[in-house]
Amino acid sequence: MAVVTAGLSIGQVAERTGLSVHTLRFYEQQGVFVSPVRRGAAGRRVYSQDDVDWLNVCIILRASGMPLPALRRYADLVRDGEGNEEERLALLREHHGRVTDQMGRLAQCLDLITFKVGVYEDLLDQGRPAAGPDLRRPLGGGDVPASRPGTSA
Amino acid sequence: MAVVTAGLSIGQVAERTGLSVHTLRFYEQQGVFVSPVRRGAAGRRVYSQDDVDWLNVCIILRASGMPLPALRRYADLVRDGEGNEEERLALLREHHGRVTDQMGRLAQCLDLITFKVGVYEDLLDQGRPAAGPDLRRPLGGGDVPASRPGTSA
DNA sequence: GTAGGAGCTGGAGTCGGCTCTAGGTCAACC
DNA sequence: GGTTGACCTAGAGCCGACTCCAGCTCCTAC
Repeated sequence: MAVVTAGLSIGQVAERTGLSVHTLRFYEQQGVFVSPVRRGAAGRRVYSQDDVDWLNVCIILRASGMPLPALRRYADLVRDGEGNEEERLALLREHHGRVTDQMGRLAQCLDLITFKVGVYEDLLDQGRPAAGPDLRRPLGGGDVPASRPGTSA
Repeated sequence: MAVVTAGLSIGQVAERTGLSVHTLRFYEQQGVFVSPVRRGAAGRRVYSQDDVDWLNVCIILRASGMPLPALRRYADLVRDGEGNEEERLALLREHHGRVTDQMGRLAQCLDLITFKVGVYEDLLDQGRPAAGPDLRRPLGGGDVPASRPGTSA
């Protein structure tokens, strides 16, 4: 743990973050880094462990749906240093709320999917039993190829 | 409940699904509907309640991250009628797994975000106490503007 | 001294999923 | 009979987030 790595190449950072070198350059260009990435010989990027730590935070935030502009905003605040902690907190709380909402929505979706899986399992287990009435709930059912009641005929 | 709606215009369907008319036409073009959308006078689309029901399923599946091609595949299977229930089940199970995974990932992300929110709350509550040591965990911390240990100097 | 590999830049391309535009039909109302 | 409003088609455009390309510079090793 906590290997003292003093100066990582873009390739090394790509390897240990799972991001591509393209993405690393792209993120830099998008202002996602807290401090400008240092340059070494021949203008090559030199990353610190702090950069990697920050990237790992970014990866989590991205994975939870935070858009790059918000990430940049957060990086801006951190870069500006002390005094804007309320704003950072607000940003994080807002994101927290969005993620919570998203999880709620996903849980609902999962309910339907689970239900449908159950319907098909029953249907296959028991050589299709009640493949009509019971299945025609608002969102639950074994998906019939559309009976087309059409013009009330 | 269960209003007997025999023939809905695209505008009505848009209204009651929350999808835009653009999206409805787009979905049709993408083969997302189980049966071809009927046409009425002057070639206008006429939707049935079944179509709306199906769209509501689609909305759930999309909201849980199912890509349009998968949705089309599912619609294809339903359209083909009986005999491919195993395949539909497989598709649903696969999606179920992906959604579950996604929820797990989101929960992890939420842990970090919750932790960070807590850190900032403490920091603001108590006029920044231990703003250094305790915060420097792999992914947990109050985000310092990078101390740049750099070349081990 | 040259081949290979990693890195650099600016800019173009891709992909998924919409979203909009242009130009037109049609029915209803004033 | 002119306007409005909802609808039609084909196709272009947009957005976010990468991803790739061309053409270049280095360094290292043979």
